[in-house]
Amino acid sequence: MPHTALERRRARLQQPHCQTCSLASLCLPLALQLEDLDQFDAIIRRRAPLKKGEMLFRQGDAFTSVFAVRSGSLKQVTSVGGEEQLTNFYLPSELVGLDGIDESSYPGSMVALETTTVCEIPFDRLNSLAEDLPELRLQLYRSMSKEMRDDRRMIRLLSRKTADERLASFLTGLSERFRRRGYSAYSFRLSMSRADIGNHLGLAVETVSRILGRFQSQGLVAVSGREVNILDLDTLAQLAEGEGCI
Amino acid sequence: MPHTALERRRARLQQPHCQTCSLASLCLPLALQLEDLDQFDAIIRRRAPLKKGEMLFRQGDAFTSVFAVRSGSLKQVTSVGGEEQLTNFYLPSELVGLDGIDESSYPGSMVALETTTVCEIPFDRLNSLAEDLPELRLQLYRSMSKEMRDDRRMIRLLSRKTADERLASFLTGLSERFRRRGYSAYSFRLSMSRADIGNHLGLAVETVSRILGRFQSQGLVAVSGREVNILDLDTLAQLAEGEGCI
DNA sequence: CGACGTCTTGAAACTAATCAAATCCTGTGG
DNA sequence: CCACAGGATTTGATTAGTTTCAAGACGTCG
Repeated sequence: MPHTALERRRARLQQPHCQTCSLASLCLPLALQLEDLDQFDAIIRRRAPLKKGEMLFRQGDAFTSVFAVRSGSLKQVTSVGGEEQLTNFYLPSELVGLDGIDESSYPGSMVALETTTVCEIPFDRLNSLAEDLPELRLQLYRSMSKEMRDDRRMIRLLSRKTADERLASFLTGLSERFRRRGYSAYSFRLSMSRADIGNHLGLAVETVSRILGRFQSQGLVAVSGREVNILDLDTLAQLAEGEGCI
Repeated sequence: MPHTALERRRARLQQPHCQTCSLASLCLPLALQLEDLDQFDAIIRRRAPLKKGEMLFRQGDAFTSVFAVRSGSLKQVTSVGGEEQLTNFYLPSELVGLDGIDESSYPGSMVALETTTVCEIPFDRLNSLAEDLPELRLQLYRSMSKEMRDDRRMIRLLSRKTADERLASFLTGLSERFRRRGYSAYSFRLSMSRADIGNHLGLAVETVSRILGRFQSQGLVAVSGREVNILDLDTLAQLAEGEGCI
């Protein structure tokens, strides 16, 4: 327990708050006024960081909260009949757990891909706050709607795209998400293994590896382990949209 | 304009209302009390039935409303770069248009597969009503959450299942949806073409046709044109879950 | 330094797509 | 009511893209 004013201030500064969070403009409180932000911030529970491989929640756990990613990254893994399906990756500012509302349990486990911190937002409190704050309610709808859109994009990818197009999509998608979060769109580190990528894109590990190799020999990217440099984003984006044959 | 009391009453009875709708227990007003139901009913706009092939809305149209299917069925078609992707089919009591909230435009066209009637629910009015009716708000979250879950199931289907498993999944899924709506789980008519099914499942038309034929010769179903009789739901369900090889 | 997990590469096998053509419906007009 | 046109569906043969199996290279963490 801090005793002096200085110590209290220091503790307060260390304790993260939406008001000082660099992701606030991308996150759920996006549309809130400063005075509403305080209310929102008050319901957030901070969590100890998750280590690589640790789970935020397990498939089937009772749904109690949604979570905003602060740093690091997560994968959602749904296990059905022994097989595991990786349905999504989540980066900072993204909201996870929303698909648990319907059946009041989480439909998949959420696993940290690296050291990861999250803000926990108890859903009942979020819901009552949403009653009073129309902007928050709308933003919550938007988050869900956006996730539905992303899922549809994924469905299109899986049902129509070739392996090359899938990998190109994956890389350009990540690039865009990093860019929007203020990181380089051209140079980043993959926090997930080739196996994770393959699982997510519906491809065998070997195929992922081969195609990444091919992209490299075509001068589209430079890959070294998990470090990625995108050399020709335009061509990659064309490929991703199935315009490789024009 | 009706003149007599009798005519007015007749008109009122013909005009559909949530209070008398047989789908109310599956639809958005699911959780509402009778007095709240009136409020909800008041914001609904009835629509002239759509004929087969007509569109409820087009891809890119401004998002204004969500719609509940009353009778018939719809398909959602997203067109990207000339190619069309059929992302979902919708049956009575299901809610369509929710994925338009995020970018305030519909991400795909909604096309009637047969003569179809819908209830239009203007979103701004739904949203303000949801402010006052916690049950409605929760049901709205649930609808979206459920759609996310369904999309994830679809992702799993496309990324891990063989053509046989996909068809089996499709048939058992339809069967279950019909059952829950009070229709036969074993005998129904497909409102969509083989091409639609193929597009939805990420398969070529020929593959759909072939596998349906194979299922028939295996005694799993009896198919005649678009009429389907499910003869062995258990085996079909096992197949759908990838347990065909046990 | 060595062991284990991750990643890459090669060859063979298989699934489903594509191409091609016949047959079956469905709605329409004579 | 029947014939016909056009689309929808089925069936067959071939081909292409990915997976699977197998094995070796790389990296990294004790």
